[in-house]
Amino acid sequence: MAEIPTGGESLLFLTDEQVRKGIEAMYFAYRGFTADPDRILDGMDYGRAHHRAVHFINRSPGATVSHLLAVLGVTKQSLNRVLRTLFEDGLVEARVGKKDRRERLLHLTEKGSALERALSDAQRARMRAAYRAAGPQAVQGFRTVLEAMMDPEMRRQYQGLREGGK
Amino acid sequence: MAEIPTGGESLLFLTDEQVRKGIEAMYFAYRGFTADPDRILDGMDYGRAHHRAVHFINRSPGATVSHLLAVLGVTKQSLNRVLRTLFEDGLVEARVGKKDRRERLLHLTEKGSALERALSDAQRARMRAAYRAAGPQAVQGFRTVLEAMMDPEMRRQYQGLREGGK
DNA sequence: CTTGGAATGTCAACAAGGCTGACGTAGTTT
DNA sequence: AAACTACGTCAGCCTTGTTGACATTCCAAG
Repeated sequence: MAEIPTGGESLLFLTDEQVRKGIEAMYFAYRGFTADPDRILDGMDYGRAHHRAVHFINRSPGATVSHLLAVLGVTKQSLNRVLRTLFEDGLVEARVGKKDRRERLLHLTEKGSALERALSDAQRARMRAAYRAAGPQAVQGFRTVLEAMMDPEMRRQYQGLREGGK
Repeated sequence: MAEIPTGGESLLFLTDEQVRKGIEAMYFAYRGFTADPDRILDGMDYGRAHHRAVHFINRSPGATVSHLLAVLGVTKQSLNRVLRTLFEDGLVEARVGKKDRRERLLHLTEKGSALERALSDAQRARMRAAYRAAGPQAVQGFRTVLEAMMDPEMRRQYQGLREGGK
């Protein structure tokens, strides 16, 4: 947190033009971000929506459908269409909750894990390359700005907090 | 390009877990990034695709359809559907090229400019807030990582280079 | 001057992945 | 027993992407 240059840069970095550049950076980078997994997916019957589901089930095994709905921010009908195919193809399995037997606890099967790994390996490779090229300092800034850009709700998801809080 | 800390941090920032965090940051932040314009748009008959078109026409007035196709990376049929409605509603006008009369040079009308301003004001407000919260140093890093994450093609678009090269 | 290719528009059909609304069925809570 | 919750599902709609096939118009080169 030292050496913030004072030569006016600290004012200039908020010009419309600077901010517009940031917006475009976000747009173009996001396309790169999704490109590699998309390429893998589109050989199969799956799409980006399946990737997301598999990613977050992997991140929190045993998560309920409701939880996944909250994280992904889609309707249950939309999520269900995706989950159904993942069940049918044996990538995800749903165990009945012990505490509350209405809940379905989602887990990846071996096959599901394999796909998840393939996808995230591809995505990580690009991210890792970008990180390496940019350096640790830049990575720190990257994460800081992204976090500040999230909706508070999403920030909570990101930080992995429980949704209780009230 | 100086003072990269050497305390092991330079190795740790590349762990799978760190990179995964970056991936999720990107995902959640992108949702915030598009949320405000989307909210404006969905009162009207327009969507994100219209936003993109209007944005890039505003950025480079007089751009041809081909140029826009290259920037947006969609098919001409897809772009055309969007452009048609923008023409019909009088947000965009196409002037016949002087040098090459096959080309349509795209421009925003007053009405189109107004929409563009409304959209980018909303989007910039969030970006600006994030920038302010994160500080100039972080912003620098943010931009650096995003740029490193782009496909080379997109990076050229981003930097506003001519596509000639060759 | 003709002809090939480039830039553009358009029709048709289709797919992914969002959405709303309406129900049904377990299972839990009060 | 009634009410609420978690989940699934049917049906239909929208946006935005895709292919493929064609038609125009115009530039540029032979």
